Amino acid sequence: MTAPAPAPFRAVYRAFLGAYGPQHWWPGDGPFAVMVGAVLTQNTAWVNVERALANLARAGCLSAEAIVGLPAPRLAELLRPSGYFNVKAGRLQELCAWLLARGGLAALAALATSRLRRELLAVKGIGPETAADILLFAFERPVFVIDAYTRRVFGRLGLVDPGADYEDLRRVFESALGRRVAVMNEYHALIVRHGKDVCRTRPRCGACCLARRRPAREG
DNA sequence: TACCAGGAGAAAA
DNA sequence: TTTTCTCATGGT
Repeated sequence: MTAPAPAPFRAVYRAFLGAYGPQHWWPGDGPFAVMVGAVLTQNTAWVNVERALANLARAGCLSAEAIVGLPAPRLAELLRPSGYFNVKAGRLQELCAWLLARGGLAALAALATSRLRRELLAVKGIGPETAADILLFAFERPVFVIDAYTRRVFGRLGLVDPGADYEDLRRVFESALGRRVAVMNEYHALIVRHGKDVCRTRPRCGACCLARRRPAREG
């Protein structure tokens, strides 16, 4: 896939930031809580993830050691509000077991991004989007997160093929935005915000009206 | 009542 | 290799 011009991607970013302001995703939660949240938010509304995170915190189980040490049914019970609780209990324990086996967060932070990404993807339950979430928001690596909103919004804008391979889409955004972690962080959050506020409630919103110079016509 | 949410893996075709 | 199914709670 040839790299498109970066200007439209930057224009959309400016438009969304102007419309919605900074989204403050995962501010100051710490890398471990971000990793846990990245698993719990799989196909789940964030408000429900927060309930499960609060359960873990109340139970004193917001650490890799505690999560690995919990019986799976007990962990699942704490995760219940986030949905898919049996599945996520297993995934969380896999992730935490890997984290401990690799020597903890500091050891992982010393790895090159490509290596860290490969290892994350080898953990059962960590797919490309969750790995990207963890790399960007927990380890502050310049890895763009592609999700369903990204495909929908930028597909409507005609900037990408919404059915394109995940890696191809990721490279398109990364080449357009440069290696700026703060921009990638904010951009992903803004895309989600726009997708929720506009594209979902107004399926024919005019191909993401905020990003267009002129309103798109219906049809 | 039906649909959606900050996906991923297994099974089936 | 690609598509479909399953996992599940909570809000709208």
